[in-house]
Amino acid sequence: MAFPDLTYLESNATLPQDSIMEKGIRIADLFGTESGFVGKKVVVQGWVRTKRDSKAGISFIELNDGSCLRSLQVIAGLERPEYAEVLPKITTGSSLLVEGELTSSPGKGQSVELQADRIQLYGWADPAVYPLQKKRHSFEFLRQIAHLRPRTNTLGAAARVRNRMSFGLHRFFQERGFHYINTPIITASDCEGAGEIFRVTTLDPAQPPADGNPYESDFFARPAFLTVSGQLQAEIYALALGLVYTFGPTFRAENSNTSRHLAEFWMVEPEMAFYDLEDNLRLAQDCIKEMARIMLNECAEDLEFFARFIEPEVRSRLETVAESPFEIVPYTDAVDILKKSGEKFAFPVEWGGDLQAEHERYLTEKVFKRPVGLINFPRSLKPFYMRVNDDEKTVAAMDILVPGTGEIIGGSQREERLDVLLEQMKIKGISPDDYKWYVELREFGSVPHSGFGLGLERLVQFVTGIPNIREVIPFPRTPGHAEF
RNA sequence: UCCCCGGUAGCUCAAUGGCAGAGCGGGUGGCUGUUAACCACUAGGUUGGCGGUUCGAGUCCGUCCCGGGGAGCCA
Repeated sequence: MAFPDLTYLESNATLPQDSIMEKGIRIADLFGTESGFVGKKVVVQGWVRTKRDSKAGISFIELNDGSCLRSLQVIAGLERPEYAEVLPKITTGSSLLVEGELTSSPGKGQSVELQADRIQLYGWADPAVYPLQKKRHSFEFLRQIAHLRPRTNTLGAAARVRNRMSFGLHRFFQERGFHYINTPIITASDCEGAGEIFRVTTLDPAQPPADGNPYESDFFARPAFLTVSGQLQAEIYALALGLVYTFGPTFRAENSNTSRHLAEFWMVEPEMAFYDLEDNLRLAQDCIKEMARIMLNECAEDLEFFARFIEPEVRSRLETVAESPFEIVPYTDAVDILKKSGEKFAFPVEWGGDLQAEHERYLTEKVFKRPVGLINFPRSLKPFYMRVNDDEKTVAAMDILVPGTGEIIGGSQREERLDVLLEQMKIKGISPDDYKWYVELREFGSVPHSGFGLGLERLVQFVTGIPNIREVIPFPRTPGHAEF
């Protein structure tokens, strides 16, 4: 047994024969360099999507290993006596190793196929109870079998695209000199977002401390929560390393049941020293454009699938985003445009009020037909940390809206002036004592800085056209749902 | 949390208050370089739960549970 790349202790020098896995080639690599493998003997491993039997001569097995959307057609000649036992057990969902020669295919639908010399069944799947069929399932049904749904075309493609987007985001920021910072999951900052937050405690709710301050006996000796954003901590490192980003899970305990919200989601949050709102907008635009290009260029096969079966518009939207500059619209102008549009909205538009989802969609999908960066919102609508503009009525906030998905980015230039920050905290009813460290950043070497948050799941929804956010995260957490 | 729609076979869905159905999937047999394969036969049901109206309820009423869409919150 030779493992030139591994060193074992003497006692483990020989492993049992059956612990040695054969390493097959990924089906994506077979298709990626088709001509190079034709006529060669290869080993593949994967799961059976379908099998079509020809009692007269051969069986056709569609084998998928998840490396790409396409399955490999395996040809099993029935003349081999050893197949008599294994072929009947090859059912949809079962797992196989197949060895054979890759040949060009005489049939329609695929350029190459594998002539099986040897078939090894890893695990059988009982067709009477295996839930995935050779047909289209509803997303609602697939959510109930989240342990099997990545074996479907749509969910598998979504997982691959999510991976490319995650990697693409890291690459985008790393190429620009950003440092990846891990901000805490558990935090004691409880009022940064107005929304509901998850409590972190080791106390037993069935047996709370009898009296006194319950937190004294709790793990952190104070109230603690799951983070709703890494921004405030990212600012600390931006004011030391210049360009930083966080990329991690985020938690919101809102009782919101929509196709765009999760209780646990992933967010990338860049934070940049010496960036004003315009720099911030430029970076956000470059980032979204780069993600659109990655989808178009590096996920072509999965994109083709989404365009065909999920959302016909997805490709043209991506091309528009990749090519055209974003429309930057001050909030005040947006209100004017909406008021003069003559469009009948369910909610009236008034300066000082939040724009409704219908207003945002109208702007990005009807008026401008491309991504829109809304900036300079009324001060009263936005959190304390956003920088107050010279008019003292608005803050240097920005929301990026994209056609089809709506808000995908929220960000701002941060308030770096100590006196203005303290005034903002007072207006918003936030105690500087609870944010002593945040205030001190303005006392010691404060600089102008900016940042934004980009929701990974919203991004994946945007580039795939998948309508419900619960399909673009492997294990969705929503009110009443934490299975798997 | 609010508004709307829905819950019937493993899945996707039909069924004027009057016999519980189809397609797909499963099983059996047949046929074929097949590819959403095809043909025949066959098994498969507490119509989400509870209560009510009625001679009779999948259908009407009440209530609860679950799911979806929209809204709000936001990523």
